[in-house]
This record gives sequence, C-alpha cells and structure tokens, in this order.
Amino acid sequence: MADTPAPSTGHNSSADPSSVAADQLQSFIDRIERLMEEKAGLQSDIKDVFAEAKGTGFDTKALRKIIALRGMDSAERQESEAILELYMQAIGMI
Amino acid sequence: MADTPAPSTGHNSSADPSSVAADQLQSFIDRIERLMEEKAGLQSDIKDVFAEAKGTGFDTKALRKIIALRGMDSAERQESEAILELYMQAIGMI
Amino acid sequence: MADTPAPSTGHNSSADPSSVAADQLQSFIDRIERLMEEKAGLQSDIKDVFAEAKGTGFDTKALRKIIALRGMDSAERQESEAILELYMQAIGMI
Amino acid sequence: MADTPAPSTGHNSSADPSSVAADQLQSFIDRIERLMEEKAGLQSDIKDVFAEAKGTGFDTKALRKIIALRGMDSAERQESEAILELYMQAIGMI
DNA sequence: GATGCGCTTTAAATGC
DNA sequence: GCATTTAAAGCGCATC
Repeated sequence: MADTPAPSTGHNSSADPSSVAADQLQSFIDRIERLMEEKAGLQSDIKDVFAEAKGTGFDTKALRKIIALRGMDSAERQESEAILELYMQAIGMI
Repeated sequence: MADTPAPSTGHNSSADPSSVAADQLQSFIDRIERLMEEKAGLQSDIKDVFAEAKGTGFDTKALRKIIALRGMDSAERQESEAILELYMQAIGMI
Repeated sequence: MADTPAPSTGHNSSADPSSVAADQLQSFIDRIERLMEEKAGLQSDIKDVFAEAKGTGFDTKALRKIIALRGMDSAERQESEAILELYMQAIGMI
Repeated sequence: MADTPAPSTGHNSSADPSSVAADQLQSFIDRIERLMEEKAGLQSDIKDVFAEAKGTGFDTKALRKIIALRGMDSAERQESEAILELYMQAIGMI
C-alpha cells in the first residue's frame, strides 16, 4: 500500500510546481477514496441491520421513520406538522 | 398485518413476548443509530479533506469529478464490453 | 446518433430474419424513446410547478406530502400510522 | 390551460388573504396531480410497449439496457471531453 | 410471494 | 438564500 511516489519524470526537482501539485492531488484523492470506502462499508452494515430487523418481523419503513423522528428535534418536527396541517385545512382535507 | 401484539406496560417478565419485541426494537434502533453516527463522522472527515484540498488551491468540483470518474471507470468498461452481446440478445441472435 | 446501421441495403428480402428483427428492434426503441421523452417533459413541467409554488411562498416538502397523502387510501394511511405508533410506544417515545 | 379560478367555498371574499392562499394551494395541487396522472399514463404506455416487444421475442432487459446506453451516449461523450480540462483544473494548470 | 436489482424520486450538501 | 449537484431512499419491475 506504500504509495510509490516514483515521479515518472525523474528530474523532479522541488522547483517543479506541477509535480508537487500532482503529488498533492494524488494524496487528496487517495485519502478521500479511502474514507469513501469506509463510509460505503458502514452503509452496507446499516443495510444489513435493517435486513435483520425485517427478518425478525419488524416493518422497515416504520423503523426508518422512527429513527428519522428521533434525529429531529421536536421543534422542527412540530413545525413540519404544523405546516402540513395548515395546508390540509386550507384545501379541506381535515 | 401487524404481528406485533399488544405493547404493554413497562414491566417485563421474560414471559412477555411484546416486551421482548420492544427490547429487540430498541436494540435495532440503537445499532442503526450508532452506525449512522459513525457514517456521519466519516462524511464529515471527507468534507474536511475537500476543504483542505480547496485551501491548497485545488478546485473542489473538479476533484469530485475525478474521483467519480475513477470509480466509474471499471464499471463502465465492463458495460462497454457487454454492449455487443446485448445488442445480439436484443435482436434475438443469442 | 444511432450507430445501428440502417438496414437500407435495398436487398432486404423478407427471407432475412435478422434484418426483420433489426427493423422491429429499431421500431420498438423509437417508440419507447419517444414516450420517454414525453414523460421527461411532463416531469420537467411538474418540477416547474413546484418551483412556481415555492416562489409563491409554499413549502415544497409539505406540498409533496399532501399530494402523497391524497394518493394514499385512508386504510393504508391508518395502517402505517398504527404501526409507527406501536413502535413508538414500544420504545417509550410516547 | 385556462385555470378556472373557481373558489371552492363559494363565499370567498376577495378581502380574505388566507382564502386566496388556499385557492392557490388547491390550484397548485390540481396542476401537479394532473401532470402526474399524465405521466403515469405514459409510464403505462412504455410498459405496454416493452410487453409487446417481449411478446415479439425480444429480451426486455437487453432492450432496456440498449435504450439506457443510447441515452447515456451523448452525455458521456461530453463528459469525456471535459475530463482533460478538469484534470488540468484540478492540478491548478488552468 | 418474496427477494434482488435498477431506476426514479426525494432529501441533503455544496457553491455562488 | 438560492440554485445546482450529490447521495440516499423508495418504488416497481423481473425473477425464482
């Protein structure tokens, strides 16, 4: 995994800014890709847990909703509900 | 179709199946929330790296594009190789 | 541009099954693509209306929700709510 | 296209701002639902054509892929042409 | 009828 | 703050 820094040009003096930039670029890309892989792994784990819950008989959709509600602070939750109700009243749904 | 029967009051004898379900539910929620937090942490790390790259003078948008393209590359290649076969299939030649 | 080489070879006798198939294929593709374009146009119109509503001061998210609710029959709506409540009770959210 | 302003309540004084808003809301909802219905109709038509193609002996999956690939083609091409420039931007050469 | 996959749609994040 | 871009979720199809 050691990134062979091997500058292909060979004459990579520190005075050559574009090579430095290229190295930096490569480094940033590597770091980001690494983090993205880890993130994808976690995403996959989450998916697995949902699947397990489903296998145990839980309703996945409701589960997601609960988690979303928990993550919402009650203020914005009430806000959202208030707007919705307002609109529903306006068009006579309630 | 809810299989989950009457959720009852707080106290759980181990003979109470709905309490077991409640515990399971809580457990699933906890696990998922935990994983989501970790994921959010990584997301944040990624953001930081992009910010750092930007501070170093790189164009964030271009950087994102490069990473996306790198990720697509292998998949795309396989796709391309499959096209001909697909066409043949489509017109019933195979 | 379509790469599919037009079977315009003139000597396209009806005894050549693959040419017939190719023509049919082209026809199906054309019809589907045409319909998809129309669909995309409508999709775009919908987007525009949402944007207009937003410009008038409406909350887009709530608007979407109302439309979704209207499209749902009350039975399944109650069902969903019941499950959610059940779960919330189970974990002590209500 | 003439939007029938038709205030549903009937006794809608023009001095009541919330009624105006309600009318607007109703109007937006109607327009969106109408467009969505048309869209659903087209979707259904597309499905029918696929079914017909399948009945004629074509492989539906392959057909879908072909259409998707054709649609991607032009976009992809533009993307590809932009890559070089993007790379150059990314390493600060432009 | 249930699972997996791919596409559409929706929510969030970023940049201007 | 708005508008674009990107990720995630939901949905519908096809298959087994």
